[in-house]
Amino acid sequence: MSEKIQTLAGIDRIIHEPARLMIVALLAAVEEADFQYLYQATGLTKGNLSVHLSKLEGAGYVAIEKTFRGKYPLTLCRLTERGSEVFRNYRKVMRVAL
Amino acid sequence: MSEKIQTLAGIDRIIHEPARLMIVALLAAVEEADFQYLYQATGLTKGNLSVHLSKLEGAGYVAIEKTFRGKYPLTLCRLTERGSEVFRNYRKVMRVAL
DNA sequence: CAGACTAGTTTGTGCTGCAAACTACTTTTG
DNA sequence: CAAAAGTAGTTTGCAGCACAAACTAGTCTG
Repeated sequence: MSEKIQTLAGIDRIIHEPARLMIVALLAAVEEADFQYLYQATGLTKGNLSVHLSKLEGAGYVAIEKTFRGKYPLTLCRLTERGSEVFRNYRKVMRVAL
Repeated sequence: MSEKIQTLAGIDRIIHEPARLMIVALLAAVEEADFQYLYQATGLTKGNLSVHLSKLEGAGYVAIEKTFRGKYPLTLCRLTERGSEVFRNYRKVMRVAL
């Protein structure tokens, strides 16, 4: 048991952050979502959502596609293969350690 | 489902931190442990362990009793009632949201 | 054409986790 | 018995991060 606890020490900080955990959990469920959906579903400010999405993109966990819905910008997000893999592993660590 | 996700936003940052999560999970299992046991079980440096224990004590989650084992200082730690309550709730949030 | 709205991004600040350095005491060893 | 090594932690300095507020850029409305 004491060894399993230490798996927590190596946990992925990128997805461990609650704001990003929300984003990743949502994307894991829907597989594609726009900025506005995530904005409402998470309750984050636009600023934070933007920053966290960039960080997830930088880590290669989320793919972001910028396009248009009519005249307005539309930001589409989905988990990458690597992203869902890391999330699966995160859940496993949490289930085992807690 | 989207509403449950938002419970993550309000998660307790004190115990969410991996190092402290290890400490709290260990204490929840044994109910009383000394510094050395936690030092080995967590793999943290003494410095970090000391700081995290102080933070947990400051939050009222852990009670720390300083005494002696023979000539050497002995630091005993255990979860407070509040500490185990918060930990129970943390686990519940994690189970539900993920 | 001025003000309000949509859809985000950038910036500044303050907090916090981490390891290394340090304190204080005890035991061993030459 | 003095110096070195060990025990048991605490303090400190810095680097990184999350957060909200301010800002950008374009669009609609009266």
